[in-house]
Amino acid sequence: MPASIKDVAERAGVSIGTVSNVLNRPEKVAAGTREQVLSAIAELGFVRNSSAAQLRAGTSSSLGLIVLDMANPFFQDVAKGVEDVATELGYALMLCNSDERGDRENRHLQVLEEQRVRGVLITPVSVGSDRLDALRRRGTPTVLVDRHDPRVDCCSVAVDDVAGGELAGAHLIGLGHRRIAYVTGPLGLRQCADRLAGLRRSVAAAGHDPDEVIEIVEAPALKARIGYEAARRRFDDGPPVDAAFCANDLLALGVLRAAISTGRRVPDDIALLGYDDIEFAADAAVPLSSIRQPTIHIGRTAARLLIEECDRPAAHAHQQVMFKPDLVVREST
Amino acid sequence: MPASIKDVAERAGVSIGTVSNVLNRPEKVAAGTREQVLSAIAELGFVRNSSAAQLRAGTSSSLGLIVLDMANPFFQDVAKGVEDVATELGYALMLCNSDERGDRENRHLQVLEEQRVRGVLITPVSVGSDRLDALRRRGTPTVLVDRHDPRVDCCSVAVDDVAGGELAGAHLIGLGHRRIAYVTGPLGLRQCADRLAGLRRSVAAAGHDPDEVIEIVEAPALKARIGYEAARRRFDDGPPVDAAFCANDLLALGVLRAAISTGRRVPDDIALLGYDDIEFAADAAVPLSSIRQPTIHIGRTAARLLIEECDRPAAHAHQQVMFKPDLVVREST
DNA sequence: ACCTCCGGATGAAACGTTTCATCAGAGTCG
DNA sequence: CGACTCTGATGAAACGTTTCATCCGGAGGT
Repeated sequence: MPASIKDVAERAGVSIGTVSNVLNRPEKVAAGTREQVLSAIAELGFVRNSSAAQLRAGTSSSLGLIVLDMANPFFQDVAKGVEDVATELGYALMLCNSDERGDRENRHLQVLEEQRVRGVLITPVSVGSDRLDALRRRGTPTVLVDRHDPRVDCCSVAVDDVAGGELAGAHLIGLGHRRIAYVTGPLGLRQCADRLAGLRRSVAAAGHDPDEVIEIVEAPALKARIGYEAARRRFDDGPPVDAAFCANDLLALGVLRAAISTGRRVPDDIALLGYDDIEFAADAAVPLSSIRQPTIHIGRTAARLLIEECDRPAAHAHQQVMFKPDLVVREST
Repeated sequence: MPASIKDVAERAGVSIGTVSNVLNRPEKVAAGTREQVLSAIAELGFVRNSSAAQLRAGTSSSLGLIVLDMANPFFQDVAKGVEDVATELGYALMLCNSDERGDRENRHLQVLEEQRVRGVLITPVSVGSDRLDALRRRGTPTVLVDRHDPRVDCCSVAVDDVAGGELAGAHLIGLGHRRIAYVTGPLGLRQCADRLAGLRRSVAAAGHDPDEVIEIVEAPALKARIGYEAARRRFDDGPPVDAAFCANDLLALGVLRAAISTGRRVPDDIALLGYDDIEFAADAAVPLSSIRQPTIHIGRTAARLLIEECDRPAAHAHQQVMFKPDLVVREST
C-alpha cells in the first residue's frame, strides 16, 4: 500500500537504481536528477522500507539494550548514555526491559535476534544464560553492563563495588563514627556483598575491628519501604548506632524517614550514607550523602565498546572496564 | 552467514515451504516431518529472519511507544501497561524516549515508520506535529496518551485533570483549610492549568472565593529542587498558608523538605497534597497524600484501543477515553 | 477397476531494497 | 576522426520469507 521505491522511480522518470542512489549516495547523482527524485519522494510521501534494506544488507544498524528494571534510575542513566552514543554513531537503539525475569529476557533476546540486531548490551538476569551464549556464538557482539563474565569472552563495563564500600567506610570512620549499621538488601546479591567487603576492609585499614564496628542489618529488598521498616525495628531494640551506611539510596531514604519520624536528628544523632546518588537523593528531607556511580559514563563506554566491535571485529580485543565510584558529601553526614 | 530456512529444509530433507509451515502452522504438517524439521532447526541454531517475513507480509506485528520522559514514573507505569497488553496479544513493543524534544520525536517516528510498525502510541511533544499527521494519513493507527486531539480523528486516553484539582480542593477545604497555596509548574502546561481550574471550581462550590483562598506559586519546572526553592522563598516572606496543593509529587517533596528544614510540622503547621502518587510518595519523610492517576490502566487501555484498530480497522470507531483520578490520603493532610 | 477426495508436501512467485556490472553519451587527446 | 576516459544512469540479481496453486498417493465409495 505505501509508496515504494519503484513508484518514486516512475514518478521521477528514472530507474529504481537511481532512486536508491539518491537515498544512499546523493553525491553520486547529478543535481538535476536528484531534485526530481527528491520532489517525487516528497509528493508521494515515500518512506524507505527498512525490512527490505536489512534483508538485502544481511544486517541492521540497530543495537539492543536489555536492562533489569527501567524504573531504576541507575538503568535510566545507563540507557541515556547508550542512546547518546548510539545515535551519534548512526545506530538505532531498541530498549528492552526484562524486569529481572528470565523468560522476558529470553523473549527479548529472541526478537532482537530475529531482527538481526548488530549487537546487544545486556545486564543479564543471571550470567551464563544459554540463549545469550548462543547469540554470542552465532557472532552477535555482546557487552555486559554492570556484570562480569568470569570467562573473559566478551566486553563488560561495571563499577567497583568494593571500592565504593571502602569509600563509604573511610568517610564514616574519618567523621569519628564507631558504631556503623550496614543496611543492605539480600547479601546474596553481589553488589550488596561487595559493598560490605569494601566497608569491612576500610574499617580494618583504619585499625578497627570490623566485627566490633559494623552491624549488619539485612533487609529483604532494596526499597524505601523496606528500609523504613528495618530501621524502625532496629531503633526499637538494640544498642544505638551513630551512623548507617545503606546499600542503596532507596533504603537510605527509608531509614531517613524512620529517623525523622522517631525524632532523631540527621546527621547529629545518626549519620546517613546512601549509594547510587539517585537524582532524588539531593532533594530528600535531609539531602543525602551518597556514593555516586558514573552511570551515564557506563552507558557511553559500553556503547562505544559494542560499536567498535561491530564496526571492526578484527581489530577488536575484549575489555573488562571497571569504573571507580565517587563520594558525594551532603548534609546527612 | 546465519542459517536460513533453506539450510533447514536441506538438512531435514524437505522443501522450504514445509519448513515455513512448521514455523507458522505446525498443525498442518505431519508429526514425523515436523519432528525432523524441528530437530534440524535445533541443530543449526536457526532463527527466523523477521526482516524477510515482514517484507513479504508487508507489515510487522510490532507497536511503537513514544513517551516524553522515561525517568518519569508516570510514563514508566504507562509503558508497563502497554507492554503487558501488547505481549499478551502477540505484539512486540518498541520503546522510545523523546525527552520532550521534537527532533528526537521525529527521528523516532521516522524509524518506526521505516520499520512499518503496525501502530503507534505517543504522547507528542506538541499536538499537531506534521510527521505524526502524515503517519496517520498514510494509514498507521495512532493513539494519543495523556493528550487530546481536538480534531477527533484518532483514539486518545487521558486523565481528567480538572477532576483531580476538584478532588484536591474538596479534600483540603473539607479539612478546614482556608489559605491554600497552589504550587505549580508553568501554567502554560495544560495539566497545571487544568488542575488549578479544578481547584478553583471546588473552592467556589464550597462557597468560598477562590481568589481569597488560593495563592498561586508558579515555579519554572516540575522538579523537587524547584519546589524546595519556591517554598523557601515563599516561607521567608508573605503571610502564612495552612495548606499547599502541588501540581506533582516531586514539587510536593521539595515543599516537604522546605517545611522540615524550617521546622514546620506536616500536616499540623502546613498540610501537603501532591499529584501523581509516585511510588516514593508513600515513603517520604512524611508519607504524602496525593492524587493518583490510574497509570497502568491508561497504558493497558491505550494498547487495547490501538490493537483493536490494527486488527479490525473497519469495525473500529475512535474513542476519547477519559479516566478519573483518585485521592489517596496519607499522613501529610 | 475406476473415480473422487483429502491430507500433506512441493515449487515458484512476490515483497522492496541494494549492489554491481554494463551502457550511453559527452568530452579529450593524439 | 577514431580511440579513450569519465560521469551518470540502467537493469537484473539477490537477500529469506510466506503464500498459493499444484501435485502426489492412498483411502473410500460405487
